[in-house]
Amino acid sequence: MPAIDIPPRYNSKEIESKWYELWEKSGYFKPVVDETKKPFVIVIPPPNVTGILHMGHALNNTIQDILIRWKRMQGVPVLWVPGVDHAGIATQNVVEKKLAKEGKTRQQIGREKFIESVWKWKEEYGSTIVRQLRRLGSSCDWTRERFTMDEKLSRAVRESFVSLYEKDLIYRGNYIINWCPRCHTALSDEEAVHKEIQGFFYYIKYPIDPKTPVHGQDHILIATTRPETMLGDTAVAVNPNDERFKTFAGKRVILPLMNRSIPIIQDEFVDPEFGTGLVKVTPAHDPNDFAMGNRHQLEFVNILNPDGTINENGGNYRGLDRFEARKRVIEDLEKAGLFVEKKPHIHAVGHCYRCHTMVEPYLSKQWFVRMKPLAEPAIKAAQDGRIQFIPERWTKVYLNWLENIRDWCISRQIWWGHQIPVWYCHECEKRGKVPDNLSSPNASVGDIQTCPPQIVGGSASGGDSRFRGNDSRAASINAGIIVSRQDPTQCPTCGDKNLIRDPDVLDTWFSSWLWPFSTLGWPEKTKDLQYFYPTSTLVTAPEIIFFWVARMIMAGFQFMEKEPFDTVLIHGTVRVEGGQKMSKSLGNSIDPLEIIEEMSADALRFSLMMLGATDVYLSRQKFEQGRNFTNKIWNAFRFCVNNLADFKPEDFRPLEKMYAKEFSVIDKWILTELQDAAEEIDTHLEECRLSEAANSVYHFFWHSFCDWYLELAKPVLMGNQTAERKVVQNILVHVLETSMKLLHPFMPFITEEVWQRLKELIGGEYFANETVMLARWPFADQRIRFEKEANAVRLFQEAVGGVRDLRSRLGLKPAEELNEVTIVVKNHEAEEALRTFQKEICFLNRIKHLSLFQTFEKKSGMVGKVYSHIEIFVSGLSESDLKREGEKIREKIAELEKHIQSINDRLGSEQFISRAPEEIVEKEKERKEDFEKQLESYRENLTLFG
RNA sequence: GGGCAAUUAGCUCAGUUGGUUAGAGCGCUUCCUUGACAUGGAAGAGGUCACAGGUUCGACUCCUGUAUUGCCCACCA
Repeated sequence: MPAIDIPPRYNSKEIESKWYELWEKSGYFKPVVDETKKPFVIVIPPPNVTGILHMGHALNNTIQDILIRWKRMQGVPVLWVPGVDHAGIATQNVVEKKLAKEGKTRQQIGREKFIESVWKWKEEYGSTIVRQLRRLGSSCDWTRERFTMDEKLSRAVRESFVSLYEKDLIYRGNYIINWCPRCHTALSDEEAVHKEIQGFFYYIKYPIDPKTPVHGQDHILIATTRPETMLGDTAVAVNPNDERFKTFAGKRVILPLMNRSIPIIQDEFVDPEFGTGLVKVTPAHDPNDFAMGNRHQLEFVNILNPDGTINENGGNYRGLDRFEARKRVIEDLEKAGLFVEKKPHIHAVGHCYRCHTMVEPYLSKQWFVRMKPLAEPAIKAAQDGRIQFIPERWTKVYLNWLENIRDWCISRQIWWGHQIPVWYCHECEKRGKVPDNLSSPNASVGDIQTCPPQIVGGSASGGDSRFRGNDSRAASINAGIIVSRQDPTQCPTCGDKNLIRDPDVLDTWFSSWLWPFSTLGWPEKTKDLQYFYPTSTLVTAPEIIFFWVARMIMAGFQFMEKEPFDTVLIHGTVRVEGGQKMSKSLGNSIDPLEIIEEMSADALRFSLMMLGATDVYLSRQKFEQGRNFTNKIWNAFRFCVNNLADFKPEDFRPLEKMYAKEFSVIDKWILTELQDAAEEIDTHLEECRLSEAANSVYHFFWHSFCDWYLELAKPVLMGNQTAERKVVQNILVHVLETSMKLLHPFMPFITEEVWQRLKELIGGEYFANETVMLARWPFADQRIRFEKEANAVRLFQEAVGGVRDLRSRLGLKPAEELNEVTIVVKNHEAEEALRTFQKEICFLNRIKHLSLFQTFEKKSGMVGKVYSHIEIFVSGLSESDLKREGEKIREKIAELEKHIQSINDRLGSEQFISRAPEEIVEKEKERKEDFEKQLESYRENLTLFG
């Protein structure tokens, strides 16, 4: 054989980079398109361009890579589309921070320069995560890598916006949205995460307006959690059915500090049981109050600047931060004798999902997507199973969200992102033709969220009153508004060329919801789009079902008229031991790249898969399992190669072409185990149970192949029997090769290394492929499966274990021989089975003489182990060992008696006999017989132990 | 406040449509540096399947309730 020098240690670093480069260079990651076959396609959940690989990515991408590699080996055309998300707010924050270090702000350098510097930043740091995904072994088709801000994907964004507008599914209007005072932008409902905080209920007196006196009352008492918002109060509300406040209806109060007279209105919304039963109404800063404001035609007074400070509508508090203002308002009320008390109160408050700042409900002019029509097909698809969630329970979560869906605020007041493709004509504006609330001319009137309010004071778009106006759906609705696929040069209404583009950009998710088809070329009808859409499986974490998964499904139906994938595989969240979520900000993260450095990418991947399908609880130690396994694989391989020194390529014969009689029982057993493993792994992968699949292959390789087969192969390999030896060598090659294929999706690097070295050794048609990546996925081959042998081997393993236990009780050193062992077998099958293993039993236990009998004259003091079908006799056991064994037999007897009793009860029951299926009754009878035989044999043996 | 899920060995979890004596990995105990591997090998210990009812010939598995925990959603000021 060719001299192959196998290093004693597996050097992951060299090997991993060597193979990855070769794979990529050779184009193995690119799909082999075959029009006759349905492809398997995954689009990557695009990581943020600011991202660095964390354990969540590692888990997510390992799963995707396993599925992709498995399908690829099955000969399915596969495509894994990689890419990166521009992550609007997150990226803008990062670059702004960098500018701040240089003493600059984005406002100083201006929009154009700022965007330039973001692109520059992207060029410099943006490919980090993409490099790291390669380190992990991800077999993405990098030639199809996409970025959500690419020219083509931007076109897709623009197309989708315009077409939705044309279908009246996009509108603009003044509504209460979530405003982040730190990021200076609107957020969608999903981007405002509710957190419970410990706050206070402040009780405040509002004096009755002397002009509308109420008998016997000079004030009312209201309760609020946000006292500073009172500066924008335009009413106080009571429930019309609340007897206590009947006399207040139609009266007015003086708003303290502002000295404004405001009405007391009646509204069903008010809950008489809650607070004082009287509610201050701040239509510009609370969604409920906003609705009340509309119902009662109240004034909408905005008191906040975009940065969270009080604006000119807040009187003396102008310029103060919202929390400072809260303090001052309370102080001043106290001075005025109008503050009563504060009580602790826990309530949920929205926080910005990017910077964790408390958000403000804020009235401003924003763009929205009308979601109800989009949700309908997405709901149906999940209900009738065209889209399946794994685990299934996520379907409910998904449906529940879609069924209660609210319109999606998509405009963001930041600079990094896709700028909204809307222009306003200056001339038309001046003539007051541009309304506040815009939607397409063919809009059906009345289905907009609520009526448009009258604004007083500044709004989000910079305090402009330019668009103040009333409804919308007048005939001239679209005068001066250009929503266009191409940049317009003049106003189609008046021809004026002074056009102003809407300064806002779109929500980041407005580009990612197009991902499954925009990456394939949409809106162009590309070949890729036709062949690869819809994709197959989406692999992601539960956190983004609403942000991304649900919206992709809606977009898929809207723009492609087809669901974007049929399976959504939701994996767990990565946590540290103890249950905390693993995150950089908590400082508890384990860097996957460190694990790759220290232990190898294969170890990282395999460890993650072995941890199970739920949330994974990690510690550094947990990765040792994967590392140990790579070590095991490497050493088993070394052992095999060392014993193949005299094996010539022409000695190799594919096993299915060998005769069954050439194999020993052990050979047949390991081959059967291998077929079982192949079948199990395949079934598990088919059902997306990756950790089960990993377990199967782990168990087969380690415990069946290494622990038993290789141990038993040793005497054969050391012996002189050439024919036997050749058979075993063939099996070694076959099992190794097959195992490497089965393991490859999980551990791509080490399996490639081992496989390539075997190929070098054997060559020939068996290793016709250039890489294990493209080798044929193993199937359970019935020709080399031998069911009968499995039971025999189990008995044999029991016998070996029993003798080993006795050896240790006799205190024998490993090298010492055991003189005389007698095994009594209880039936013919057992005898037959053990007789074939006589040599092996002796070898594994260093037994000089082994006798097998069906009956045996027992001598006292010569008993060791008693099992259900065999007894093992040795001499020289100590009193206490015998006693111990006797105890165990008594326990066993008690257990058997219990089982027999319960079976007797069952068999004695009329109902069981008449109602249980016959086969079950038969089975029970068999079990009973079996138990009784065992019981008899144990009882018989008990006499030997005194 | 609403919804979803979980509760099986010291820990993390399997248990595939209700029917063998409930499994795995890690950890633990004892022994072993035997020539692939101490990142290893062998032999062990360890569970009344959260609790209470119910359905059934039969329940870890199905139903109801209770308890505990976790997650998600939510415009009662």
